[in-house]
Amino acid sequence: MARVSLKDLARHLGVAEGTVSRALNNYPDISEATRAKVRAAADELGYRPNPTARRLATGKAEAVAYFMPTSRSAISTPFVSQLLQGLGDALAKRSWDLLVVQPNSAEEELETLRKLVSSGKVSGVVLSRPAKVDARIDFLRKSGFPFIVHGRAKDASDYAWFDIDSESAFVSAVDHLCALGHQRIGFVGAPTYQNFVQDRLNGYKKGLQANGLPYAPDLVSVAELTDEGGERASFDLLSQPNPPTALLCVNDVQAIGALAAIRAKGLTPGKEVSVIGYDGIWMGRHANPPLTTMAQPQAHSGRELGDMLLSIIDGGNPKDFQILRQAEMVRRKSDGPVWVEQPHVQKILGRNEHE
Amino acid sequence: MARVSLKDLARHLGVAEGTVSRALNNYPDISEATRAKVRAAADELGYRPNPTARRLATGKAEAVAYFMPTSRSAISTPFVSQLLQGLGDALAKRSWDLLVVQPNSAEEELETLRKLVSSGKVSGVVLSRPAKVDARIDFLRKSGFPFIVHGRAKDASDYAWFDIDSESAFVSAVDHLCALGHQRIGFVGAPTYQNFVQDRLNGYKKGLQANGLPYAPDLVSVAELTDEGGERASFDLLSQPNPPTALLCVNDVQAIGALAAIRAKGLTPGKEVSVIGYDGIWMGRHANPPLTTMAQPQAHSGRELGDMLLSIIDGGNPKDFQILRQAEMVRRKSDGPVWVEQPHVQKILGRNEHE
DNA sequence: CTTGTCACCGAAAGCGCTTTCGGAATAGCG
DNA sequence: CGCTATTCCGAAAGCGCTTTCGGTGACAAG
Repeated sequence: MARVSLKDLARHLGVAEGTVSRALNNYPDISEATRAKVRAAADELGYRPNPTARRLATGKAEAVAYFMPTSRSAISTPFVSQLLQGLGDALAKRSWDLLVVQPNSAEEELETLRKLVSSGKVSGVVLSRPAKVDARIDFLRKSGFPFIVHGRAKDASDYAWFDIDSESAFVSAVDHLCALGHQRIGFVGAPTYQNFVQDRLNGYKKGLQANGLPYAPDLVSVAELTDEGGERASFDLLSQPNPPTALLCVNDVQAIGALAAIRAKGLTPGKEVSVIGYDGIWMGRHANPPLTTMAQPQAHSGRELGDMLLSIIDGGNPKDFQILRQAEMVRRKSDGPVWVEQPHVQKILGRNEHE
Repeated sequence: MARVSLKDLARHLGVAEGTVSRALNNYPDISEATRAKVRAAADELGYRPNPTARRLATGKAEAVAYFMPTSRSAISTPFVSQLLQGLGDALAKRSWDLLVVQPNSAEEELETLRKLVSSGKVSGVVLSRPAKVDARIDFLRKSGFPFIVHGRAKDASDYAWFDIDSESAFVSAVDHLCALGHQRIGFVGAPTYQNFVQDRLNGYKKGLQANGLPYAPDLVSVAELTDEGGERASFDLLSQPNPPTALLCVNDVQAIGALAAIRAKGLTPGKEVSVIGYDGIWMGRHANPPLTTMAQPQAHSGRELGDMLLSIIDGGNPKDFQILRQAEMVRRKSDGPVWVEQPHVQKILGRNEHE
């Protein structure tokens, strides 16, 4: 079971170590004959190069890191698992390694990243959930170190990213609600240092404008990105003298909280008050009522992120790697025509479930 | 910004490289005076040893791997994120690295693991979701390579693991249902190659026995570990001539499917039919109705796994590291007294919500 | 003053690979 | 057949660290 080293292999073949190395690495100055011989012996003896030694000699890390988002929101982020899986797939093609690194705290975030970059342990980094202006991105951009972001910061012009166009998703959501007759649409959101929150808020505003509705600051409420947060924010909105008839939520988790708030108000979500979420989390369909949402396609985002990062490490221009995907509405039971007392009005505006 | 190497530092100090190295690594044969000098110079120049070179020289990987479970179930496993975070915390104390590796397919699982172990990239492995008899564990056990398992295989005597006692959790769940008057308790489960499924089924059986109830094979239904799976299995159970009055589900995801099945049958979950899940996933409280479940304490499982693995790598005996935690019932609205037509019976047996 | 004993450090040999450089053998050319 | 151009491989120098080994100087003991 003892590992066979390059030296062993060379001795076994009666050639120099360098020759074996070059043969295995497809150098042009090795004859086909010996290359074949070396290859044969290599997998006969089960030779596997020592990655550490290789890394030291070449100076290449053959690994990338996923930089964990600091969990400001208590919700454990289930998307991480999928993302890692995709990244792993992408890296597997070169048999590179995937490191997971996380800062001890939000304050040490930058320091951790700096250390990581200068450690030489990895040749690229992927970041998640950028802040509106994100120190990590600034640092990486300046340093010239290869990286890619899952999401976008406010200024996303000159680096690589993969994102879902949540802004236009929210525009469509507003359109949809307006088409159902809603005039007072609330936005339950979160602090906007996370850029995706800002994006969605922008979409909300644009949507209102496009439909000739005024933007009323008292219709947007801010809370944590949790179910309780969504519930609280929604409850506040609904407690106003002239409450909204529909709630657009920054994500599904909050939307599910919103449903609870509506019920707590003695109203029926999907009837008296519509709610639309964003994300397309699995649980949405089991909410009460099943949640209408803007679902983001994130099946292969990890894979795509990985491929892009590899291309950048290979020398590609980061600006050439910016992908924006569209979300898609999956309509369930939490939205409906604006509520009026006369029941016949409801028959005018249809509802359907497609999934 | 150029990295300063040990050589640079040595030259700067006018001493030999070896001296610097030993000083920094607290060798006893270095005087306090020069040790201090070296340390000072080191962090003045911002010296950070090159981990790759260090690994090569010492032969120690200073890293462990989390071996991803192959996703047989489509549900992305949200616990992975938490677990990685905990592992990362544990490793951070030594500033070791955390690798995530995944096999390309279930078939290549063993081969991937074998390669990982022999690559020298890591000095320990953590596994998740063992099968009843798990080839990965057998291999690792034989090889003597340090590892720890999140969960247990059937025979868990001679290796390290961290698990939740789901068997006794299911016993308690049965007890609970019996106390509510249920006599026909269904088990909605999954194929038992995953050992935790077997454990829970065992708990179910033991619970029945303890309560003097017969084990009826037609009351257990097997399906995938998804919501649809749970729904299908539950629907089948409820379609029997003499259907169960309560459903015990192997996990919360299936339980949520069970709720849907009950509603599809025109019945009210928590009233006509009780259901209890297992896991304590966050979404349970927003199910319709809120799900009663056996919640497992997994807050720091990653951390504990990491610490244990490190101890084993340090030479500890794996058998000394076996931790079994207890799950705890969190009662919500999906369970209740067995349904009978006379309403007064229900008042006898109480219900409450504590969370 | 000599010898032995430590405390301390320099020198050097790796760790297992890559990669440059130069030289021997062969081929191509007139 | 002599000379240059190729082809192919061996030798050796790293990569940046660790660790053993041996040696120097100081100091105590005799």
